[in-house]
Amino acid sequence: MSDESDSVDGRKARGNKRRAEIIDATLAIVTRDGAAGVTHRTVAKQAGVATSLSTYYFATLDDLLVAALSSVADVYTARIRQIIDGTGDKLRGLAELIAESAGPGRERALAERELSTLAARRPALAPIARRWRENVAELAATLTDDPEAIAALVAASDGLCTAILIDNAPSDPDYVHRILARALDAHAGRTGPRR
Amino acid sequence: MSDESDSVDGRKARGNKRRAEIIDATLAIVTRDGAAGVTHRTVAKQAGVATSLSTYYFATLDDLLVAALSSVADVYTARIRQIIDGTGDKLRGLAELIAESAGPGRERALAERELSTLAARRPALAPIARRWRENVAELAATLTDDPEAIAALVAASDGLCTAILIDNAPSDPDYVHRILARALDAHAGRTGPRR
DNA sequence: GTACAACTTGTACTATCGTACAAGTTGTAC
DNA sequence: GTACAACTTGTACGATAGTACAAGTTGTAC
Repeated sequence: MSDESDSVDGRKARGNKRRAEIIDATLAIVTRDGAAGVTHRTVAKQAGVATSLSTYYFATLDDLLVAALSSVADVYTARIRQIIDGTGDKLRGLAELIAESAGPGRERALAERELSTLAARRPALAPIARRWRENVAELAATLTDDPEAIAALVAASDGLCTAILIDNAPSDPDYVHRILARALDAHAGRTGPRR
Repeated sequence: MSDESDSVDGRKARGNKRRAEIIDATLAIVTRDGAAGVTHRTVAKQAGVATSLSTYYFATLDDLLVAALSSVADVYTARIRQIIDGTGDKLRGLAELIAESAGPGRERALAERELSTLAARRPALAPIARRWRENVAELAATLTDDPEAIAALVAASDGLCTAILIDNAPSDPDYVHRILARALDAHAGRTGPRR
């Protein structure tokens, strides 16, 4: 009863590894061909396993998409939490995170958006897709108490990501930071810096 | 040589009408089942015509999706132009347009977002998907000269639409208007109202 | 009315999908 | 070593996809 869920090299561990490999393969497919390209066959081929193995771990395609979106969301959640718990400028950290969507993080951000859009139609995906916005809101809540300022920052963050991903908008962190600061510090009567 | 492209009841007219019907059917499918549900067969069934007719007017599925996105974009372009050319409060008009995404315009807005996301991967769709943002930017340009304020307003508009569509955020026009005004009128030193 | 092009349909071919299922392999417990 | 559960594979079935194509219908020009 000592090793319940994480025996170092049991069958469970091997199974979890396979599971993770299949999820990674799914994200690779979403990145390359879009969510529409995700099938048990394409995923299995990408992962280098038999088609049946994908159905063994994920009975339905929805299960697979939910797991994939969860995986992406987890990464972003960890990044934002790192910013929140860190000592640096939180708004600047968010700006840099958003600006990454134009560079190395572009593919992952695109996959996240693709899966999020899918969430509008698949209830199982909705709560996971909500996490990104909730995370940004939580970060914003450490900078202001004004609910509208929080909503404005969330909207600005999302819109900036869209602009960068779809419109190839400029992604200079300083530029992004200024737009975000604008949403946060409107002429609501207050002038001094927060926190 | 009098009636070149718009003879009142010629074969061309009938063809254009059929073409429009198929596009409408496509939008209905995107609204109901998402872009992934668009096939020549489903569209033809929705339109009440033979499957082959869809392929007759739109040789490939991409052609059909491009036409559908164009159709949606045209509607929004006309609405925004109406606001720009009108005499009312432009920012308020935009806020009301965005707030519509929660009500009667939800399906159309969802279809537009779905097709826009698709645009990230299909070059033919990209310039059309860009139109919505360009239209908002044009509206913003009538309210301010600050490029960053314009970018902020565009981002806020897009983010608010996402919040309403994906997150079921509140869609009170007054609320939307305040968020938009916040993005536009930041603490750039100016205080008075515009225009 | 006759011819032609535009329009419309039904049918069929090939490919791929989700899924099921029986069989084989492997690691662990006793 | 023996049994069992987890893992992995190959194969196959029914459904549906894009597409092609020959045939039929209709409106317009002469």
